[in-house]
Amino acid sequence: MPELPEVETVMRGLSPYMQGEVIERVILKRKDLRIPFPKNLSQQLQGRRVLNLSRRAKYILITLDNNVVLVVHLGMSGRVDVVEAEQDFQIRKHDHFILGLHSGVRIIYNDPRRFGMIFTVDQKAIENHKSFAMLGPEPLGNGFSATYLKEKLKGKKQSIKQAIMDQRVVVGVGNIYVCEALYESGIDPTKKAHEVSLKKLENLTRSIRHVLRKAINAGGSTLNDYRQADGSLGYFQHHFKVYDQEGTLCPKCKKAEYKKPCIRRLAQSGRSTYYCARTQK
DNA sequence: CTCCTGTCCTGCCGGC
DNA sequence: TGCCGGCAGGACAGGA
Repeated sequence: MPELPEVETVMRGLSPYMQGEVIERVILKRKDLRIPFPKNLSQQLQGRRVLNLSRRAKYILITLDNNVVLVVHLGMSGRVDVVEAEQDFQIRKHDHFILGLHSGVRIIYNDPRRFGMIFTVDQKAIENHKSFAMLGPEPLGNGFSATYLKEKLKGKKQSIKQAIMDQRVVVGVGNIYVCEALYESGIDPTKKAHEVSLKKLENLTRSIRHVLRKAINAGGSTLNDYRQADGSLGYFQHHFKVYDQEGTLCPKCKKAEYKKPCIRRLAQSGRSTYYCARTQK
């Protein structure tokens, strides 16, 4: 589920609970998620103070006072719950990893499908770690532009949709937001990446930034509402213009007073693509 | 190299 | 009601 906006929202939500706190207890309910937990994970974390939280691509980075970075990836179904000191707490199904903080707060990683990852990396070596070395630029950062994309996509015969989801091209954009950004910028998702004009790539980069920023803003407010209910971070419902809207009328066509449902679904490399058959060329 | 397919795992939803 | 197939937002290995 989580793409950049969800990961960013979870990271921001965790920050006030974790920053400056000492990790007193580490509970591992199994020995792996998608990959094994590091053998000495508990020893690396126990007694350490959290310096800060940040995000790179879809990874949450928790930097500790021993030069270790705890890396958390939510995979498809990962979520993080915060249980306050005075709240009841019992381990539920699919709770795999729990941090007990000095404040009494518990941080709980829950992941039914276990496609997520939790590992540690030396802070100084993080750029060389295999999960990070090949990553493209952050879409909301300075390294991401139409000219960058044009160069990067040169000679790429795969579809523009698949190219944008490739984390080596640009990070953080998954199946949902690529559909939304291609829709907003009016680009056919099946178009070959190298055939998309610079002009269209300008629109696309703008749309990618726009849909991600909008989702982050929505996540922030939804998160507050949701947290009051049960302390969950990471699962919140956005409204999408085309994603999961097969057979309905998209906002552009609605505005143009077209009546015929325009949103279609197709499979690209086994993933669903939603798009407007009338406006995306 | 690039590109595509299959795979990890559980839950849920729709159809029969 | 129960069973079954298909599908799910990520990342990576392996093969063509």
